[in-house]
Amino acid sequence: MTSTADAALPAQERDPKPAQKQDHKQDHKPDHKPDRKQGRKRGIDRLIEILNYLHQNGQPQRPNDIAIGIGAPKSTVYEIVNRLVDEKILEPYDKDGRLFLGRKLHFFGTRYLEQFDLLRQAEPVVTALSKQTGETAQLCIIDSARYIVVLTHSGARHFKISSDLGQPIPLTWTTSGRLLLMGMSEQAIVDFIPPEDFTLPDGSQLPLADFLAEIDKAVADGYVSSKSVVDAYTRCYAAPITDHAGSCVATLCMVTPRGDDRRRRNQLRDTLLHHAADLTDSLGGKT
Amino acid sequence: MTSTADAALPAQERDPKPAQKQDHKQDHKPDHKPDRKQGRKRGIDRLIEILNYLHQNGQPQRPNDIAIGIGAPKSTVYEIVNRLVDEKILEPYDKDGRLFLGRKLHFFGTRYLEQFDLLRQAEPVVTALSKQTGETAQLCIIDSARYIVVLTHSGARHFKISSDLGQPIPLTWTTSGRLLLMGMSEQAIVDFIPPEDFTLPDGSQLPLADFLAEIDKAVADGYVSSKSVVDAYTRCYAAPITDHAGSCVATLCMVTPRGDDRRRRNQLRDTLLHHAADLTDSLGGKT
DNA sequence: AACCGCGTTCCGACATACTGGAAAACAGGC
DNA sequence: GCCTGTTTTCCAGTATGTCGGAACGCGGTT
Repeated sequence: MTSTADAALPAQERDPKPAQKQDHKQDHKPDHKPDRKQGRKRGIDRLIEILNYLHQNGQPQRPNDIAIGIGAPKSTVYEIVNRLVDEKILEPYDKDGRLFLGRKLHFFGTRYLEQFDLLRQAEPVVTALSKQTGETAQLCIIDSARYIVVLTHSGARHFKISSDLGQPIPLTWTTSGRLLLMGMSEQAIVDFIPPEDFTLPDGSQLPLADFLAEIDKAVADGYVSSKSVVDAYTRCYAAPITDHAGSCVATLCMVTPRGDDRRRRNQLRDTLLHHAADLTDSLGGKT
Repeated sequence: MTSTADAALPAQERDPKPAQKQDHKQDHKPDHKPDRKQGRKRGIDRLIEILNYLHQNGQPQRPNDIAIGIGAPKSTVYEIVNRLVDEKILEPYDKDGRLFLGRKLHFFGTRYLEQFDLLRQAEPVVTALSKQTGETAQLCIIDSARYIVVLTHSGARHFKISSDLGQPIPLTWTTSGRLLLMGMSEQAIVDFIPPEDFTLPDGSQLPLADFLAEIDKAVADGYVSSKSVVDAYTRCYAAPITDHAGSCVATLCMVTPRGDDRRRRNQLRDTLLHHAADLTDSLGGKT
C-alpha cells in the first residue's frame, strides 16, 4: 500500500485509467470560446500529459499503453515519444518497447534542487533524520492550497512506506497541515482552503472549529504528533521550519507504524525537533 | 570555475548565446526534403530548448532572455513559458519575472532515480564516499559514446568543485573513460569514439596507441588515478562498477585538488575501491 | 497454414500553433 | 514630466503538426 508522510493516501491505486483532468484553463482572459469539443490538442499538452502519466503511474509503459492511458491518438503519442527518447527525457526500459522517465529529467531536477536554499539545505537533514531514527522522514510544503511532499527518505522498515512525492493532498488530511497554516486568521484559512477539502477521506466532515483548535494546539506545542487521518496503521510527527519572520515555510516530518510506546514516541519527537531547529537555524529562521 | 569529475571542463563559460545544435534529424528514412530554411519549429522543440537552456545556463532568466538565448520568437517563448509555469515545470523565481526549472522536474527526476537499480543503489554510496573522504564523489556512465556524470556529491572543500551533471564529455578527456571502455577491442573503440574526440581540450591529439595502453593499464590495475586532462588543479580517481559479466557499467570516482602526498593518495584510492566493490556486489556484479 | 489480437508505422487532410511585427507597458535617466 | 531602451502583450496569416484510419508485423492459437 501507498502511504504519504502524515497523509497516507487511501490505497490510491495506480490504475491505468485516463488522467481525468485538465480543461481548467486558467487563462487570464474570459475565454469566450464555449469550450469546443476537445478535439485537437497541441504537442506541448500531450507531452505534459505523458510525463504526468508516467510519473503518477510509476512504472514503465509502452507507447500504446500511454496513448490509451491519456486518451490520445496513438500516432501522436508515438511521434512525441520518439522525440522525447531522442532527448533522453524518456528512456527505453526493456526490449518490449516499454519506456520510462529519462535521465534528463533527473538532471533538470537536480538543478532545481541546487537552486533553492530550502531544499538544498533540507536534503541532508531529511536523510540524517531518517537514518538516525530508521523511520521515513519527509519535508513538506504548501503548494496552491494543498500539501505536498517535496523531499523524502525511506526508513529501514521492511515494508516500504513509499510516499507520493509531489502529489497534492488536502491540508486538512495531514498532520503537517496544522503547522503549515500557523499564523493565519480564521477568515484567511476559510478563504484559503477549498471547501471540499474539509471532507475527510472516509467521507466525514471536519468541523472548522476542531481544525482551528488543532492548529492552535500545534502552534502552542511547537510540533504535532498524531495518528494519521487517512490510514489506520501510521502515526505522524511534524515540526515546523520557520523563516525569519517566524512563519512556517515547511514542515519536517516522520511517518511511523503505530504502536510505539511513550518512551520511543518522545524520543522520536525530540530527535525530530532537534533536526527541525537546526534546519530553521541554518536557514536564518527564528527559533 | 567549473570542474567535472575526472574531466573538469576548461572554464566552460555559460554564455547565453544560442544553443547551436539539433538539425541532425536521425529519421530512419532518407529525408528527401533538402533541409529547408530552419523556419518554423514546433512547440515541443521549443520546450526542450527552453529546458536545456535553463539547465545549461544554470540560473534563472526572464522569458525575454530565454527567447534571445535560444533564438526563438519572443511571442512563442512567452506562450510556452506561461504554460509551463502553470504546470510547475517552470517556476517564477523573483519579482523581476525571472523563471527557473520547477519542482515538477524534481518529482520526475526522483521517480527516475527510484526506478533504476544502478542509480538507486549508487546514490548512498556516492554520498558515503564523499562524506568519508571530504572530497567530491561521482558516478559516471557512458551515454551515446560520451562520458556523463549522473550522480554527484560535493566535497567539504571551501572552493566548490561543482560538476556539470549530465553534460556529455569525450571519453578520452576523462580518467573514467579508460575504465568504461574496458573489454572493447581496438577496432570497436575506433568505431565507437567519434574521431574528433581524440582532440584534447588544449588542441593536441591523443595518439590511439597511448589511449589503448592506458586502457590496458587501467584494466590491469583495477582502477585509475591520474591528473585531470582538462585542468591543472585536480587529480581524479576512478574505479569500475561491473555487472555480472564483468563489463564496466559505470565508474565511481573522486575529484581532488592536486598536491596530496602518497600516503593520502593511497588512502583515497583504497576507500574508493572499497566502496566500488561494495556497490558492484550489491548490484550482483562480479568482483 | 490461416487466423486473430495487439503493437507499431505510414499517410493525406485540415484545424491551428507558431510566427513576425507592431503596440503597449514598464523602467530608468535626465 | 518626458524621452529612450527594454520587456511584455496582442493579433492575424499560413506553414505545419496533429489526427483518423488503414496497413503492416509479429506471436500465439486453432
